[in-house]
Formats: sequence, structure tokens, C-alpha cells
Amino acid sequence: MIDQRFDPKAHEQRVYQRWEEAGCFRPSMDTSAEPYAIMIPPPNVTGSLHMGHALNNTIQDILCRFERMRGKNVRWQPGMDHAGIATQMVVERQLAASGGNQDRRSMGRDAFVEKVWEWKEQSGGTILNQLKRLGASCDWENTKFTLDDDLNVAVNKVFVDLYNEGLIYRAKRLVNWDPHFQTAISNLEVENKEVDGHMWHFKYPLAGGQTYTYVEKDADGNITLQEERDYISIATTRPETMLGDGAVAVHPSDERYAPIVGKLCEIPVGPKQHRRLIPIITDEYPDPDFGSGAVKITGAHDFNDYQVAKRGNIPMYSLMDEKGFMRADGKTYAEEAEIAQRIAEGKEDFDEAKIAAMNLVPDPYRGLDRFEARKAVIADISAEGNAVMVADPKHQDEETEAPLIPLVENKKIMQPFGDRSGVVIEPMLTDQWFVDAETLAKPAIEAVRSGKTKFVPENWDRTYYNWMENIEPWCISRQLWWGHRIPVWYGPNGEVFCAPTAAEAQALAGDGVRLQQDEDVLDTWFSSGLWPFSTQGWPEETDGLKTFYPGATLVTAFDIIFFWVARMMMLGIKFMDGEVPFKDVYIHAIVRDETGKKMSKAEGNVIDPIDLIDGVGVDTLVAKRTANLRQPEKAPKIEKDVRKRYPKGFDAYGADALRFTLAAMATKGRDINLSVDRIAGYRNFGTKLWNATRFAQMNEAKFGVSVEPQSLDLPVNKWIVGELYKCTAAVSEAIEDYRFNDAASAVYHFTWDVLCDWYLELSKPILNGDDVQAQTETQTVLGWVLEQTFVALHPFMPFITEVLWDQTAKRSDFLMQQTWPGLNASFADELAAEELDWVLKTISQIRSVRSDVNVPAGAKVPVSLVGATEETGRRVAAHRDVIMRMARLEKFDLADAAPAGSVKTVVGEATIVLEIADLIDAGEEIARLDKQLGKLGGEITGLEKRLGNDAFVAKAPAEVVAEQRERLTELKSTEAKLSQARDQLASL
RNA sequence: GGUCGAUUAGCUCAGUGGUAGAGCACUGCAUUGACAUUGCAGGGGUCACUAGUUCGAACCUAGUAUCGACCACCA
Repeated sequence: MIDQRFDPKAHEQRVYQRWEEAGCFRPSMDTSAEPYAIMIPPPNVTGSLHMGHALNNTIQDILCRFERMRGKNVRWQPGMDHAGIATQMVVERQLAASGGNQDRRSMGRDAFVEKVWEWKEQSGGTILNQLKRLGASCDWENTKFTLDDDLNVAVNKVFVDLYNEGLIYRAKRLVNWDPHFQTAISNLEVENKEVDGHMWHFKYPLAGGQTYTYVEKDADGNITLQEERDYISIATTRPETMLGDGAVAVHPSDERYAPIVGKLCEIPVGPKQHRRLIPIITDEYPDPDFGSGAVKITGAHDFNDYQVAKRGNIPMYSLMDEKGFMRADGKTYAEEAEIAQRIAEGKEDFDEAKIAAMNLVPDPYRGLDRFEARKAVIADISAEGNAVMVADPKHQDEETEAPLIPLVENKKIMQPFGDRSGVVIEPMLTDQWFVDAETLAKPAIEAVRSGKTKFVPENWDRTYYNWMENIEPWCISRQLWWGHRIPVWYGPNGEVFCAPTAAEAQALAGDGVRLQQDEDVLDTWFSSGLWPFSTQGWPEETDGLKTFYPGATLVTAFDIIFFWVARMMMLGIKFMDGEVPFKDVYIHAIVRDETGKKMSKAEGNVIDPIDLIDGVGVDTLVAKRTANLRQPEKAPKIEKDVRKRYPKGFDAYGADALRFTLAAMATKGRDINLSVDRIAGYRNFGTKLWNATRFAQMNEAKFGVSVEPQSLDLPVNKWIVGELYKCTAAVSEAIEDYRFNDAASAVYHFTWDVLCDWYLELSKPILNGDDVQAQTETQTVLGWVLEQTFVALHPFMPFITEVLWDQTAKRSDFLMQQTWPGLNASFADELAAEELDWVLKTISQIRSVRSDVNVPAGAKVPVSLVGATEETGRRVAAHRDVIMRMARLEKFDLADAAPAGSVKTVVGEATIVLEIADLIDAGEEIARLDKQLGKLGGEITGLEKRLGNDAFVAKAPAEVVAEQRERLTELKSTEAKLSQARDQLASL
């Protein structure tokens, strides 16, 4: 006999270990079996499990366990990602926190990287062990890490091949620069956020004191403003970049500035005697209707300006160093400005390198932080009187003329931040390595268009196309130390040798040539992009590669469609002969808290999956939630809320309950608002199954014996195997279609409502009766149906089902190795189904009436059936015992007529008569019947109206019409019987 | 600005053309026999709004309102 209840803590880890030791997670490598592969989205090596991982891996595990049971050769490929920036950040923080003066630069590259490896060894397994707690059936013996030697070989080969094809190149480009990490990052790693900003308006005086007539017109061409100006008005949100301006641009159609196009104007900042003059040019980019219509062009510090500068061959002067400080290198400002002046006047040639070396930051600003420099520039320009002035709006209503103040608009501006560092990203002109993503994207787009890879839900393909069709060159070099070193070596004169190894590079260069390897490492996503084939041994032609590429389904959240899915598509197709890396991409929801807010430590609303599995006291819960708040002052409120919401913390719900909850909530295309109540509900569900099994054991159910539907005798047994068949078919279909919520609810409903609430109750009189044959059949069916339920539930609740399997019979193998129920339609006996439907309805109706008329729960009621057909009579005889037991009856017999004053209800053709006149009040009973008649009447009117509509009868499908006719007949018959009963009562 | 999504019971959500559903919460009743982590019975919804298509609309179409996500962006 199994324990009183299931204790997850006592079993889960033990069961997991047994599976692992028995090799249950390894692919069968059975060549006759269909291969089935899922690549885990490799978690960050230093990460720990959060709710998103829990959902993501629960779904993968459901798929893998399901397909494994269906006989497929399953590899769920596990591993971890070295996560360049994220990991380097963690270790750098540790260095800082350890109090020593060491940072990575003072340590040096080798020592630092060694330190990171130490940290990886120390904490690297955490998340994988947490995945095991969840029950993940990964092929752990094949666990990979993106920095493993064999994966490194793959990375180098991909790089070299792409380089040799010209699809990877090095170039000086404007890139997103993270001044905190001092590295370039890709567009995707930049978060644009709206912040409060300012727009300053400055006057750029025309060279030599020239003037022009500035004319503004309204839409009809009437002149609204006309004045002589000796300047052009420029607006900017980043005044410090003025120092690097190369031109002022206006739209070619802008008549206001036509007189001065081609002339020079002065950047109104810096030492007066070395003011730089820049040309006024035309370009399509400026919007004449925005601001003054004139834009300063700072090619080295703005992406739009960069394009304009490239088109117009405008020099792009870099102003900042890698920390985001104003440059302090190079010649003096006076010297640099003079050269720049000659360039601007076309008197001196320039090239990229020459411009890059020039430092046009005036001496007083050199070495300032970029935001300090901004303040200084504004102050200096304003002091000199070159700010555009307006009347102070504060004084508008006064009689005296309002004083003038500099025009500074407060406005929301979009500012780029590093997604990891949180600092403002600086566009910087630097030498970087790029992948020609546009070329690689083409076949990747086509693969989705042609359906070789499908997104589920399919609307995500729009997102994919949208990004892929507008893809920019992918900056893959990072000025970090933790990652794959770029496989490029430079000769003494900058010659480039790209090769998979240093030795091969040396061979290319020739003996004795001194080579220096590129200092940079690759973007983390470069190696993640190879994951589907690098983990299978590529470039070797391994069995794993042949068998498990392409994979079946990629399971991931939408937020890495661009980062990861798109890159895997591009690189997989490129290097695996045009074959896509996976057939389906299942995009699942983001897990949020109960109120729909994104979980984050900074908000104090994180639910740790392990806390739900193991349980956690309220004090610990409070401590965890208030530990890393963005606004620490909110801690008391959070504490109060948590204590109110979870007075005792979380129970140890176990992994099964968590998994089932996530599956049940994993609907297509909607976020999950996770509620702990629901987890408790599904924990109860496990308990229910557990107790049903206990019941079976107490009644000597036979486990391990299979059942043939043809051999069954009792309708109730025929019925339950039919219901089981319907359930397993629904579950299979739903999982195949990624409708995990439907799959979960089908098996939940079967187990609780059908099996426990009905079948177990229906079986009690048989199991306790003296018909040995019926008893034996029922014991066999009960045991077998439960076993099949374990199987059907196993993908969702692997632990409790495995334990039940193990404890109900002597087993030679694991539940997880069983074959998925291959039940077919022969299990569905329609006659038995109809018969049991009648039994269930009869019991329910009687119970309902009892409750309505307040018959005491314990009272046994005499009931008779009037107007029953022969078939119903047979059913009464066959099921009398169980109906009497479940509806608490004193007798249940056929009768010709009902005694006066009895209470009636209707099932099918017969009237059910509760002979309890003395227990009830005639008036109340009439009222009850009237209420029911009212309901019936409404429905009947609706049906009659519909069926009376010729168009409906003519156009609706025949079966729909027939169905509704049938229903109308049934309702009318019921109505007639009830109204007769009512009239009888009334006439008393 | 572009794209996608949401709006259904008190709460969290299923439901893609044919009798409105689940879990939790709520109400009443029931505690020695699988299970109170329970059972039985019940209350509760103009399916955001408007107009269309259709015999028939929560569902399809168009529009409106509110909320949200992603992408892009005017210096």
C-alpha cells in the first residue's frame, strides 16, 4: 500500500537519479525509429533558473517525454552558453566587491580569463541541476558548452569560411559603443528608452559676417516672417557633439536656406581664433518642417548623420574615447582645427585614417565626461550670445517687455541604453568585424516563406520577416576577453591572415613572420547561432549530426527571435547545405506575476521556481523579494503585500504541480500571469490521482494486466475504457498541435471528473459485491485504466506518475519507457456510452432535485420511474444498486403512476418520481417547477423560432437542423411531463 | 510612424460560425471506509462598443474606445 499522501521531497530527486543512472535520457539511436531532436536554448553559464526557464523547459520536456514514449529516437540536447558580456560583468563585479584594487585591466587578460573559468567551474552547473529538479529529460551525457574545444573548432571554421567568401569583413563603421564595458555591441543589445531631454537651439554664424534674407511662408505662400540674418539656426539634443560637426545640411527644396547653400558657417564653440567653418550642404535627410529645417552633421556620433556624411563625403570627427570621455590625445586643438579648416575649404585631402586620428576637442574640454562637456559647451555658447533667444514665457502677461532667455525645449527623447550595462550608448566610429547578414538572411527568409520552417503561433513569422528584410550588417566583434577569440592574425604591416588555428595562420603568413592575433572576441550569439549543428559534432560527420539535424522543434520565447532564432536560421542553412535547423519554432509566452507585471528582482515580484517546488517560508520569501529592489523604499510595502498574500510562504508543491500549471497556462499567443493558487490546485490534482491509486490498491485492482475491449462485459467498464480512449486521443492531438493547455485540461478532466468522481464511485458496489466475475473484470479495468492514466499524465507530471507506476506492481522498467497509449476507436463502445450517460444523468438529476427541495443529505428517498421504456427498465435493473447508493435512495423501481404530491424530474422519456410528499411544501415545489419550466420555455421558444425560419432550414447543414429538431422534441417532452407534475400539485 | 496582440464570471484565463466554459473565490449541505490537498448541489456573464456579412456571430469584416508588446524615429 502506498503512503497516505505523495511527498515530492521524498521522491523527486531519487526518481530522477534512477532515471539518469538507467540511461533513460539517452537517445535510443535505434535506426528504425524516427529521430526527434530538441536543442535547449542554452542558459547562461552563470544563470539560475527563473520562471521563464521553467516554462520553456517544461514544454520541451513534455514534447520529449511524449515523443520518447511514442517510440522516437529522442535527443534533447542540453548545454550552456558562455554569455560573453553577462558573465564578464558578473566576474568584474565580484572583483570590485572583493575590495581589492584589482580590475580586469590591472590583472591582465590571461589572469582574468582564468578567473572567469574558475567562476564557471564553481557556479556553472547550478542551472543544469535546477533543470534536473524540474524533471528535464535532457541527454546530459552530451552536455555542451559554447566554449568547449569542439564547439570552438566549429566557430573558427564558420568564421574562416565566411571570411573567405567575403561574408565576414572588417570595416570602420559607426557602431553602438557601450562606454561601461568599453565594447561595441549589436543593435539588438541596445534598448531605446524614452527619457526627459532637452533640445537646445544655437546660432551658427555665417562666415565673414555675411547676411541673407530669411523668409518664412505659411501653407498658402503668404509671408509670415522676413528678416535679415547672419546665422543659421540649429537645434540639437547633444550639444557636445557640435565639436565634431562636419557640415550643416538642409533639404534641397528648402527655399529659406537656398541663398546660403554652399557657403560656410561657423561652429559657435571653441577658442574664438580657431573657430571651425563648415559648409552648408543639401541632403534629402533634413525634414524642412521640423525645427529650423537645418541639421548639423556629426558623422561620427549619430547614425543618421553618418549616412549623410557618407553621401556627402563629409569628414567624421570622433570626439570621445572608449570610456565616453572627450578625447585627450593628438595634437593641440589649434593645430587640429587648422587642418580641419583646410579640409573644409577643400584645400587638403583627407582619408579615413587621417580623420580618425584628429582630435577636434578644444583643450578646455579635453578629458571631460561627455555629460560634463555638454554643460560646458552650452554655457560657453550661451555666454557668447549664440543661443537662440526667446521671450521668457513666465513674463508673457506683464506689461513690460519680457526678458529674453535661451530657447531650450523640454521634450521626451529616445535615448539608447546598453541592455546589460544600463549606460547611455554612444555611437562610435571604430574598426569592427561584420557579418553580411543581408546575404545570409535571404535563404533564411525563403525557408519560412516556403514552410520548411514554421512559426507556431504562425503570426510570429511577420515579426521574423519584418526584421530579416531590414537586417543590418551584424557587428560580431566585442572588445571583451571572455569569448571566442577572433581567428585572425595580423602581420607586422597589418596583413590579415584568417585561419582556424594559429599554426595555419602562420603557414599562410610564412615562416618567421611575426603574427599578432586580433584582440577581440566574438559576439556570444555567433556561437549560439551554430548550436543546432556545433553540438552534434560538426564539422565532423558524426552520427549525431546525421540523425539530429534538422531538429524537430525549437522552443523559445519571442524575445530572442532576432538574437538567436534568426541567427540559427541564417547560419544553419548556410553551413548545412541549405537545410533548416528545425522544422517548427514554438514561441511561448512570457511568464508574468499574478497581476501581469513582468517579473524582475528590481520590482520585487519574482517567483523562484525552486521555491515552488521545495516550498519556502514567508520570511525567506520576503527577504528574497526585497533584496535587489530598484526602489528600496518600497520594501515595507512589498513585505506587507507578501505577508498578506502568502501568510505561510509557499508549500512544497513539487515539480509536477509547477509543470502542470505551466502547461495548463501555456496557451498560444498570450502571456502567462502565474498564480500560486493555481499551482496549489494542481498539487491537489496530484493528490487526487494518488488517492485514487490508493483506493485501487485497497480494492485489489490488478496492475500490469492489459485489457482488450472486446473481452469486457460490464457496461461501466466498457464505458470507462472508451472515455480513456477519448482522453488519450485528445491529449495526443493537442500535444502534436502544441496546444499544451488543451492537452493538460483533457487529462485533468478525465482523471478527476470522469475517473475519480464517477468511475470509482460506480465501481464500489461491484468491488464490494459478491459477483466474482464482475469484480475481477472491474479490478483489471481499474488497474489498467489507472496505469494508462499514469502514462498519459507522465509528460506533464513525470515524478508522481513514475512513483505510482513503481509502487503499484513489480516493474521491470520505468514508466517513462512505456509506450504511449495506442488506443483506437474500438475502445469506444457507443451503446455502453449511452447507457452510462443515462446512469450519470439519472444520479445527477436526483441529487439536484434533492438539493433543490432541501432533502436532508442523509435521508434515503424512495424513487420510482414512470413511463419508462423496456430499455430503461433493463437499465434500472442493471444499475439499481449503484444508483441507489450514489443518489441515496431507499428504493428505485418502475411504476405505472406517481403518488400524489411527489417531486418529479425527467430523464429521457421517463419521469423520475421522488416520493417525499411529506418532506416538502407544495407551494415551494410548484415554484421550483415553474422556474424550470420557465427556463425550458425560453429555450423552446428560441429553437422553435429558429426552426420556423425557412432560411435556416434551407441553408443550415442538415445535421445541424436535425440536431436542433431532436433537441426541441426532447425539451418539449420534458416540458410536458414537468407541467403535468405542476398541474397535479396545483390541483391538490 | 510600422507591426502584432488583448478586451468573455469577482480574479486569472480557455473557447475561431451552431445550447457561453475552467481554475480560484463565493453560497448551502455533507466528516469514521481512496481523498477536507475532499464530496454533492448552487449563484454569478447584453462575451468592450458600433455597423456590416450570414439562416445563425464571443468567433468573420470594417470602424471606434481602452490597454499592452515589439520595431523604427525629427536633428
